[in-house]
Amino acid sequence: MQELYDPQSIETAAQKFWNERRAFEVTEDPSKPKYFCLSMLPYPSGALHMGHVRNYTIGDVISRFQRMQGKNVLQPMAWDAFGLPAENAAIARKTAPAKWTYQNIEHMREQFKRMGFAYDWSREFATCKPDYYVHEQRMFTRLFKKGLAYRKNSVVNWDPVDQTVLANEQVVDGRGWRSGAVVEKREIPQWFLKITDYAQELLDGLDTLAGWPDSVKIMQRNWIGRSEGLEIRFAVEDHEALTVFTTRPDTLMGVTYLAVAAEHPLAHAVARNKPLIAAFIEQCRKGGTALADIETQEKLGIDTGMSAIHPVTGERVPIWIANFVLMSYGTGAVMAVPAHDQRDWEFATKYDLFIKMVIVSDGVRDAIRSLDHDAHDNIDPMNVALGESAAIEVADAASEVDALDAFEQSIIVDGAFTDNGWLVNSGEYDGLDFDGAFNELAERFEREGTGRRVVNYRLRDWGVSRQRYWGCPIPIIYCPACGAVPVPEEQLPVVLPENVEFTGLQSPIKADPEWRKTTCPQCGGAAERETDTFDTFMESSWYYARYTSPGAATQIDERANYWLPVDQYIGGIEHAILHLMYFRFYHKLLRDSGMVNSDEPATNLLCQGMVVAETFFREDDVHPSARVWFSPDDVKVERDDRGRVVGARFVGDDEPVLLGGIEKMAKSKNNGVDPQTMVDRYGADTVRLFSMFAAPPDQSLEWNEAGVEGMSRFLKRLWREVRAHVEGPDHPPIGETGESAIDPSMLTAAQKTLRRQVHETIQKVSDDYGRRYAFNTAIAALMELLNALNKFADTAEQGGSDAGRAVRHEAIEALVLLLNPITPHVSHALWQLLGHGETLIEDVAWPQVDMAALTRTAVTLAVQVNGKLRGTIEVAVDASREDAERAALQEPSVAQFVGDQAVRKVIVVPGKIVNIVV
RNA sequence: GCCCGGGUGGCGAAAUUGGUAGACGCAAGGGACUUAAAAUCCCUCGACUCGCAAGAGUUAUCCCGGUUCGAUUCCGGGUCCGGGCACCA
Repeated sequence: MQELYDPQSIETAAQKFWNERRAFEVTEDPSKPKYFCLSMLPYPSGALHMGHVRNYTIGDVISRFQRMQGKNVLQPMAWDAFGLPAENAAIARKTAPAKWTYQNIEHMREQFKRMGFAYDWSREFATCKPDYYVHEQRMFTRLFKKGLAYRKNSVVNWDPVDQTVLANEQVVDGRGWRSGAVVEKREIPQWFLKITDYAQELLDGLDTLAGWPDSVKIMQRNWIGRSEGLEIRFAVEDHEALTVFTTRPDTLMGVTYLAVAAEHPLAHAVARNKPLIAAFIEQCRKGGTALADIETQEKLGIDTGMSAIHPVTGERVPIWIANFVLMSYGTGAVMAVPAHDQRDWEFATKYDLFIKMVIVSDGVRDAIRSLDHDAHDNIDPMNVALGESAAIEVADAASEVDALDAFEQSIIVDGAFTDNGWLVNSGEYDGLDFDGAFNELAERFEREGTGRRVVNYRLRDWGVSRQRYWGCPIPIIYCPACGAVPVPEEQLPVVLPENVEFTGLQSPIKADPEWRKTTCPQCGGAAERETDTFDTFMESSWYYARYTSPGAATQIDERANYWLPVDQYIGGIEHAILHLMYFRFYHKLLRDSGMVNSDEPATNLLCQGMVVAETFFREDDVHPSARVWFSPDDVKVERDDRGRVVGARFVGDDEPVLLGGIEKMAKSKNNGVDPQTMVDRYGADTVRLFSMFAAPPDQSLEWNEAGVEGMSRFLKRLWREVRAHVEGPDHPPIGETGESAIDPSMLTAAQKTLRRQVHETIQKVSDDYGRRYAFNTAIAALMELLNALNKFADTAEQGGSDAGRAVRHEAIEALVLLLNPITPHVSHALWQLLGHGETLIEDVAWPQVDMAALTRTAVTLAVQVNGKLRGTIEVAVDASREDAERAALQEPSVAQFVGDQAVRKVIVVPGKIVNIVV
């Protein structure tokens, strides 16, 4: 038996034990409730980083806890192996992306094992292997046949110097990262999956996901962006009609211009003989494709010189081209109502376009109605969105016309009035509200055939084509005669060659005419393969299902319905929208192919926060704006005598470095802490314990090595406590039947107090693990229990009593079991030390709360006078309100504050507080 | 720009349903043990004021306002920091 806690030998032994017994390999077992605990699979970037450690420790804690609840727990791991970083590494290291990827996987697998994660490694796979992606290719060809996969033109970032498509990540300040050339937008044909066919179901499904964070559901709901509105056709002079989509048809009479996207056919038509307009469209082609780029650009536009005819008034309104109108949403054309839309207002103000008010607020309407009466008294300024002065001006108006003028003036000066309200200046529609106007206009246009009710979604179809090498080939053949033809299933997979030269500019399969060359499956003529590859979100959208069916010849088999849906999914919040939307979409595709019988892939979702650390830097002597970043490992922090950080020094030269603030761990700031170093120094249990203790899982976690040392101290104290206990004499069991058993009611007060704390801790920790996911407070409670155990005084002059030793034993076993999900190695070793032999602790029953041990006789109440704490009282647990009130008023410190003032009211919250109001 | 989070001692945090703000840990200060160091153990620890002291009082959860007997918690407005924005994964 080791005298001191030695994590390295304990952890090696525990891992060997698990490995030899294949302790975490599972099969379908109908006799037990199943539990599928899934952590987002990692990209094999080279080595484990702290973000991984955190993510996978959370998953492992939940998995081990659930197993101790008697569940059949599946916790798998795999590799999201395709992606851009492999191509970048290939350029930098002059090696093939495949080779680099496989080396990383080997290394990271060993690191995972060293962390002690309870994975079923028999189910491992890498998504870059043909036996994985073949299923994805088959699914795609089936979707093609169903019409759910289609090809259309779409915009990409184009580097005009390197003659290549760039990812958004490769565009830095509007320029190509390698060439430095200004990036342009270019339209090329690409493949899409019709996720929009599932928009309504993806929206409705959110209501069934009670176990998902509200923030994620709200983000997804906004992303899907369902809106009801009208499509309205505006006749155009000398051109075909223009259809706009609007969610505010009630403002139709306020339309003073139309605006179309630069990519709109009408824009192209006008550009043909107007060089200025062509130049404007050309200008819009520059700049990034990311929405954030587009929306932060200055709002620019140009008049086409054409006019549209207003469908109700028959007035002519100008048509503009504007850079903020998106071709991909609605119809690519909007009706502009500057009085009631802030963006239209800004555009109209900038280009001096008319602003016509057609909606008034409740307050203005009321003011107008009461013009004959005392207007001032009847108007509620708060009701007028534009503020008090405008309201009073309206209220002061002598006539309706004056009142409306005043309101219109305030709009023109202050900005659009965007609330719903009441129609004015709208002819026959005057006096209607939003719903009334919507319905009457919808009926009118449907009758006239010039418009219709439409539900629009902001969600766009999923573009799955990437012009890159290291991805799954899209299984399509282009035949000059037959067009795009899917590769027949029996010819799949289309294999990506792995042993290639990679220069970085051109994809090896695009560059290789031999790879491209094939015959058309339909006509047998000469044809070419698609050389684009899939978005890597394709692989990560269905990997969870593949875990359930290792070795299946089909994508998944009947085992999937045993395991699915996932009971707990864990991953970073940065995946809240894209990955988690595609994941839900793909599950519905699997369902509609008859492969699974559930509607959603995961019932519970936990999004963990980032891992952050302090940054340290010096300004470069030559280029003062450039910063040289120092690793936290090479820096010594200096504090004043109150413990405040006042500076830091680089250990290399003992000269000062500057503090750069807390940032996400990243190579660029050199503030990453290598988990391997930490494991070597402190052991995996300590690293796991710290990453669960330092913050709740959904908040960012600040890495701090002193804190890690604190966790190490805790485990050392635990080790000593258990060792001292097992070296003591034997003791009878507690609370069990039998002659030698100890009757809990015969315990001393100190023994009862400790025992109550043990069972309160079991109750709290179980709730923290199972319901709250508050692992940090669970650990705090376990620390408190160890502190109590340490202070536990038990007739020391006799070397402790039998009953005391029994209580101590119960406490220690509870501690070891409750800690096991977080620190499984040390728990494994201590459990053996406690005489349980070579058992797998995960199969030992979770400790049960003895409700009898929780009972208290007295309770402390806080006493407030006028809401301020003035003292505390001890009362019996079953004390009545009157008793509590009496006791509170008698408490001297309270009486002093009450004095001879009259008691107006006394609030008694049983078990908590008494508040005396005087 | 849009959507979503977050802001509490010197620091990470806790307060679970509106009820004693700061549990637990780190750092810091003081002490014990030791030839010494490490390790370990004990004590103190939001700020301010009064008091020799025991103690007492005031104040404090980003800012402004509201609801309430009572607000870190609920509501309105602001501010700063972070995540996402469709080709990073």
